[in-house]
Amino acid sequence: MAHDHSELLKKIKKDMPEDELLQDLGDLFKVFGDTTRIKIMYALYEGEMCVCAISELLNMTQSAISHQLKTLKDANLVSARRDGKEIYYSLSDDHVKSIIAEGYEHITE
Amino acid sequence: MAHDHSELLKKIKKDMPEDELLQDLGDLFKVFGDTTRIKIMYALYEGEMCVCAISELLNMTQSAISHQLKTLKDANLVSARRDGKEIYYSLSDDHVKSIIAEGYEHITE
DNA sequence: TGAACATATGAACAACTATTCATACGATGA
DNA sequence: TCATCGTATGAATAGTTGTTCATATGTTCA
Repeated sequence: MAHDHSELLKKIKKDMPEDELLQDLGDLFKVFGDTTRIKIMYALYEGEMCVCAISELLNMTQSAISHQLKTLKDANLVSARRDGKEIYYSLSDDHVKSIIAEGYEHITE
Repeated sequence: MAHDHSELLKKIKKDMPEDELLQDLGDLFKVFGDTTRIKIMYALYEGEMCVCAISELLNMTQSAISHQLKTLKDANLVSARRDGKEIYYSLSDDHVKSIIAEGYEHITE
């Protein structure tokens, strides 16, 4: 071991959230950590879109988009609504926008 | 191709940030997308810490911590200051806290 | 009911990532 | 100057992840 930190560590450990929460936090940000998913979320800023339109917009396979939408849905970031053959996705709540906005701020300065 | 979306797509494309920025955004969130790094950032909430203390706190190799600190530093999320043999790391700015706070809110509700 | 369309999904593969190990670098004090 | 301590770093490896391909599910309309 190295020099003594016990005092400091005791204090910090007390204020740290539980491991499970920290894990969930990491998992959440992992979802934001992909350009395709970021683009999908940005595309939904204006309102709902069907899978078909998203894949055309991003010039990507329908399958690839579907897989990513599932990831986003599992993280409660987007919701789905069926209308006939099509399924429309939209942002689940405003958290998506605020999280992206905070990231945006860090980058552009 | 599928049914027609040209009108919608034209509008959305106009409002979408450039690809490079979206890439940078994804890269930034990727840094937050790891539990070890989240823990390190949380540990620095109270103030600066040396590498030694962080690795003791997280019960991880000094090498592992150093690698992650480099990742955080490259993303301008932490800064380093040398004092003798030790190097003290601290959060670069308040963005770290606000980004984590937004993620926290999404999870806990 | 069957054909066509929109979407979902499982398996497979290539690309990426976090940790470990070994070692190098830089500072201190004897 | 040399031994020691704190930290950084490159290479290797195991685990993870995004896309593709093939195919399945569900809906509409004739």
